[in-house]
Amino acid sequence: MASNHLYLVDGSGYIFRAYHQLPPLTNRYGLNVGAVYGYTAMLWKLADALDKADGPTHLAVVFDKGSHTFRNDLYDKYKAQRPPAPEDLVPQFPLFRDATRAFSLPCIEEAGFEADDIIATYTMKAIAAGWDVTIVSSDKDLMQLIRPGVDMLDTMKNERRGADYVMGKFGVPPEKLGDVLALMGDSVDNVPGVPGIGPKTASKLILEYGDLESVLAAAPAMKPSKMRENLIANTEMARLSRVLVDLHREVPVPHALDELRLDGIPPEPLRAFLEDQGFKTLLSRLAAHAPGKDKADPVAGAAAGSATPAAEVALPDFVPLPPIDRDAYETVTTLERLDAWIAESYASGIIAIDTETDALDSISANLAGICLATAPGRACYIPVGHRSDDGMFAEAPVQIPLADLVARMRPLLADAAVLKIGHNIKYDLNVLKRVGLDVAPIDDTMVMSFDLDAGQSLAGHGMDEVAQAVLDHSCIPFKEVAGTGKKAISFAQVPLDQATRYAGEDADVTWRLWTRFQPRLAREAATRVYELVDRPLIPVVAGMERAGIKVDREHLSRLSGRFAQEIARLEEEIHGEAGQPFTIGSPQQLGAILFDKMGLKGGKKGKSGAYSTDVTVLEKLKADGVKIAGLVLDWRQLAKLKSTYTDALQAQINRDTGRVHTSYSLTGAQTGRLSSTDPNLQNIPIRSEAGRQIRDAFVAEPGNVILAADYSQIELRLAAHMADVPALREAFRRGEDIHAATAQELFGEVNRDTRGRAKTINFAILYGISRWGLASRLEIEPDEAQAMISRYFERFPGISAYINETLEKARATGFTETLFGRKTWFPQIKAGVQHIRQGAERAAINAPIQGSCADIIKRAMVRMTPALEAAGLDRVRMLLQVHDELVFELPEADVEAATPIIRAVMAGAAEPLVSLSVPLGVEIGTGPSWGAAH
DNA sequence: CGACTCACG
DNA sequence: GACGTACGTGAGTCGC
Repeated sequence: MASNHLYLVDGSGYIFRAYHQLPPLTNRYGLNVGAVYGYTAMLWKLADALDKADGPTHLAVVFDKGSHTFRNDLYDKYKAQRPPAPEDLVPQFPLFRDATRAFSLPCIEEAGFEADDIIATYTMKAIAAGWDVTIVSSDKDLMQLIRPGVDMLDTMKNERRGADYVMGKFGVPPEKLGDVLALMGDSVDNVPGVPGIGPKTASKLILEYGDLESVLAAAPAMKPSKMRENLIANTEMARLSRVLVDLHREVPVPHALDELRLDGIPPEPLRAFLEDQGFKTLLSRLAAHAPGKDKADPVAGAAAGSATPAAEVALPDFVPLPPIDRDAYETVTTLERLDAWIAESYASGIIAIDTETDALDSISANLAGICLATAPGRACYIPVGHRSDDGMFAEAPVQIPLADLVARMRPLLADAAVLKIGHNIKYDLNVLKRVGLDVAPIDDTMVMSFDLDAGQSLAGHGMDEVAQAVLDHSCIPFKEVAGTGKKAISFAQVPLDQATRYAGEDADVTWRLWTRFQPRLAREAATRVYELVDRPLIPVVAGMERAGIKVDREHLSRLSGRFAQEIARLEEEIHGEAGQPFTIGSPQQLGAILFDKMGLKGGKKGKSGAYSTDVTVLEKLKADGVKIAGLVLDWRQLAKLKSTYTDALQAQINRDTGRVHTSYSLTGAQTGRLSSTDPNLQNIPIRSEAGRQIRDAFVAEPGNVILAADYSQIELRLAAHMADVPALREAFRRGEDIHAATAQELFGEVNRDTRGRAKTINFAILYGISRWGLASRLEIEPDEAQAMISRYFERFPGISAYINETLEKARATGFTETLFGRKTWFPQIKAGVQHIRQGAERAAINAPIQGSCADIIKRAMVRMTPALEAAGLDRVRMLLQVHDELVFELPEADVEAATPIIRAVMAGAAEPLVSLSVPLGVEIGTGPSWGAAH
């Protein structure tokens, strides 16, 4: 049987060629249709090749749809300088689709993707099926796809092109073409490339060093030249270009390969179309014989008049998925079956992976088993660490030895051609790293969900919730397999059949989620933030979690003891003032003592009807000379520090590493910030002296120091940039004290009082101000506060414009965006209840600023280790992130060399995607402890 | 498990 | 006309 041969026609390429080659021609509606005629003639010519030996058995015509694709998200200047389509071509666009359908050929387009990506996707599918492919185009980007079984056809020059053609034209084989294109750039598409490097130099460099990354790595060692300088200065641009020229090979295409089968071209509806457009020459040719047939086809002819047009390509949002069947998953306990699954994984090229462990934190958990899914519905569970059911007497189940599993999985997990998808894969990365396995490349459906839907009705982005929302599927609750409360067992004790059902479902669901999220990223313009910010961050944060930070237990213990003494003393004094003992930590009891028993003024608050006893209330009482209020404040501070920090932190020190390993969530904060748990290392005290001492417990190993690098005033700087406030911008450029500058602008003089007020107002602006909020902070009347706000807006008109535009956009679209395109949704922005709506408005004003800040520090984190390593500083470890601060541990001897690099990476983190009109200031300090580094 | 309080940016 | 007000987090304690 002759093998199948798929022809993929670059319809957009055809259109432009047709336009430039044919004279104007008008149809009976007065519409210029010269290009349509040319296009139709070209299709005819192609169809005439149908019966040839190497002609198509299957064919599709592929178009670009819209001008915005995921590449614009990656680089906003992509194709930006391309002139708009000629005026007389635009009205012809719909007719090209009509013409294609007239030939009864499927025409395919997909929002968010270019025709090239769809062609690449079908090409890969056809190769996998063992088909031959011919790409009908002369586009150089598509030449990357050429390989045995895949060639290109230039119908204008009537020339078939294979690997030799690419070698001849670019000097490299097709698989290296992407690297060459990335270096040389493309002025038509505005792919930046590296200045001064054209096709010749690019191919020479790639031939010499092998690939782009190797060229970039070798650049510093090249002999001094303009080229070397350009390579070093444009490393990021080159990497970005590499991504831009790469073809997306996993577009969710609407038709299976088989649906593209070609069975001759029926005369209808082609005849009707030609007639309608008045293409008489072609009509007369049709009368002689239909294209693609030497003579008229009697069967096709018989169907004339009743032929249905080619499948209308209404693109389904969903590739249909088989139902979930938990009984279909396999338990793998032999090396033969393991090898079979590994082979299947390579063949698939995309696998979902999920590790099961005996604990919740990825740093101390032991591996119980690994689950792989190679396709929706196709999953296996490989137990390695399961114990007996009772954990003691019964025999442990037969399992593959861990060492064998690790050895066989290592090449697969590290293979660049196999994508590993996880839901919160950071966890799996850490668990697997601890048994010696590196995993790359990765995708994370939890992060994808977050980048698409942050702020939407979902409370979180955990697997169970996302599966419910996206797949309408209820996952087995973990409790159901592991039990709950005292009777809970670890996953390592779960019987294998149950474990397989549970783990298999997780990996299966992950694969399915990926099929839903992957196309949405491009369509919904989330590619930029996912690919350039969050996805590359995952392994970086995983590394920080594994690194942990050393904590001096004795120091904490001493503090605990000191706090305990002071707390006991205060307790006695408070009870004495109250005239009776009571639980000071109970707001209820404290309220009763203060306001009922002692009869102090301070009213009720809150819907619970309980007295409020928070700091603001107690501070007021204290100011009125109420002694007990001040004592309770002191007690509260110490009790908080002791229980939350000095006591709890000691318990968090890992016995193996002697360090504290937090867990960061990439999806916890709606604005895009990270959050930190178990323990939270983003709220370690610093503001009070007693609290500050706790930071001194975070120390460096002997011979090392802690280095803390802070962005100074980054949110205000971004506000000045985003709202375009010249006065603030200039003040930052001149390096002035920004709150003092604001005070000068608002009050005409700078002193302690006006600077303090200005600082409060500056923050109020970032948070979405209200006159009442500002009034209570400044302890003035709302009218006065309103006057100050008005003055602020008057002086900085960009701010009020920014607020209005942000709110209008949020109301119109439902979301706000950061400088890097991160979306946060605000479903409550149109709420009928005023205070709910206003709350959403304030959050919407803040989100772009807070979120842009988060994007910037994330980009700094992604680049930090490579930048340090490039300078030979591989002993510098990045340990913590606290929103605008990065904490490192490094040998004392490296401080001098590392400091300027850390500063440069942080200050330049927005570039080249975003150029800020305000400089980013970075303050760096070092010392034996975190406290001393500030 | 929710309310309250408070630690951080 | 009253309400209750700054944005984003996580954790410990109390008390139902």
